[in-house]
Amino acid sequence: MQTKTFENLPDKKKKMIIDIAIDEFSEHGYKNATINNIVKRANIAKGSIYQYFESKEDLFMYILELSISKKLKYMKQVQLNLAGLSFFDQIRELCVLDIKFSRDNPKLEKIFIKVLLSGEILLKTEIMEKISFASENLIKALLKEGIQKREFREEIDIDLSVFAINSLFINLSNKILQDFNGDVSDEQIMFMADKLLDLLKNGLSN
Amino acid sequence: MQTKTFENLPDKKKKMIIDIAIDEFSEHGYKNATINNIVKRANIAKGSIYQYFESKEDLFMYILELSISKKLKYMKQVQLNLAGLSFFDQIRELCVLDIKFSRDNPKLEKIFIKVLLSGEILLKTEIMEKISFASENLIKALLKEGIQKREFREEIDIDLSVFAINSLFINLSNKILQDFNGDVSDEQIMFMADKLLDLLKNGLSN
DNA sequence: TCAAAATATGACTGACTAGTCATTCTCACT
DNA sequence: AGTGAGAATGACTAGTCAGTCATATTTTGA
Repeated sequence: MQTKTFENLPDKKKKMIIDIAIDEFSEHGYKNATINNIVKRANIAKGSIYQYFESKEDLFMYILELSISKKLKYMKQVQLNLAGLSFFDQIRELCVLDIKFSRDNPKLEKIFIKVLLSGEILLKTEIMEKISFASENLIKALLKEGIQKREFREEIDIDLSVFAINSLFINLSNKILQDFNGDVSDEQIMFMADKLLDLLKNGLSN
Repeated sequence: MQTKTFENLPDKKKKMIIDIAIDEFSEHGYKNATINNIVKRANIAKGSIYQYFESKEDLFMYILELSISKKLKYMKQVQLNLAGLSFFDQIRELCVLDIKFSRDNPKLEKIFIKVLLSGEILLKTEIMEKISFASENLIKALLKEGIQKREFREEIDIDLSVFAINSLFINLSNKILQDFNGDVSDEQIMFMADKLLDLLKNGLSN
């Protein structure tokens, strides 16, 4: 837990430290990021960071929770707009939002990806599961709704479909992050989401 | 490059060192793996490993190239069997093989994944591109062939389709690696590949 | 104005790292 | 048995790291 001392800091200084920590962790991941780099870049004494946080792990968890709650908040904004739409339109909305988030918060997305695939965080993985399950569970709920409304073929497998949709979202976000480096318009994003949705909906065969 | 001294080692000792290095790198990735751990586990002096390899990076590249050539060899065995099959049957073969490789070589797969997503390897990335492009290019070639044979709808997007297929393969292999921990039969693999192929072929909608 | 509390500091510690090298060992060949 | 080349060794160097703590500075409240 961050200390009272940190909470009492002027907002500007607090934000600076948070931003620099995000930079460092998103570039190097948890283990290879260093407190030395952070304090040097922030122009504060090494001892100070230990007045603000118990440990490197504590600082990282603070940043991680901050990032997760930002993403969850971001994703929640749509959940309301989904009512009434068909499954495929709902999924398109989700896809677009996912990509936009990673475009607008590339550093946070990098942190997520590093945590998810490095496995280096023996740290509280529950926190990370929160965000991956949130996405999976939402897709699953929408899918089940779609089944009841008979929007799909009979044969489809729920779990595999959820897995496929989720994988494609994450990978597409990540690919766009790498290929376009943030320089991608809303129109381009919608165009790509449309194509992906077409594939999911109709498949490849004629 | 590994030294002549290493090449001269008895096969058993060579294999032991390779296996232990694979263990260490697959568990910790390149940067967080340590030479100290490797020599301790292998019960050899620290100086010895530097008689065998120029540096930690050199040892890692040796292991990485070994792993890549093993996978390429493995994947090549099918390419011959693909002739004559329809696109979807070809892709099913590929999918099954991909999953089988990661089941039978989980440590190598872990090394690949860590290299691909850590970005920590400023090292010769060309080598790694070899393996990811190999897979993408093969899928693309098969897809183009399928287009000529008019196996698909007119509207499909080649690059997006290649991306989607490739993502799904990698993610499914990885998921199975995590969920089943190697304890998955050929029948189960074929069952899952079938379901994935059905989704890719026919899509979700009715 | 002054003392006490809160905050900031950076030299330091101990643990770890990759890599070195003078020395010792091993063994094939004479 | 003696020699010399190849191989093995582990204490050592120089560097990095997270984390500490005695000291110094700043802020607060009376």
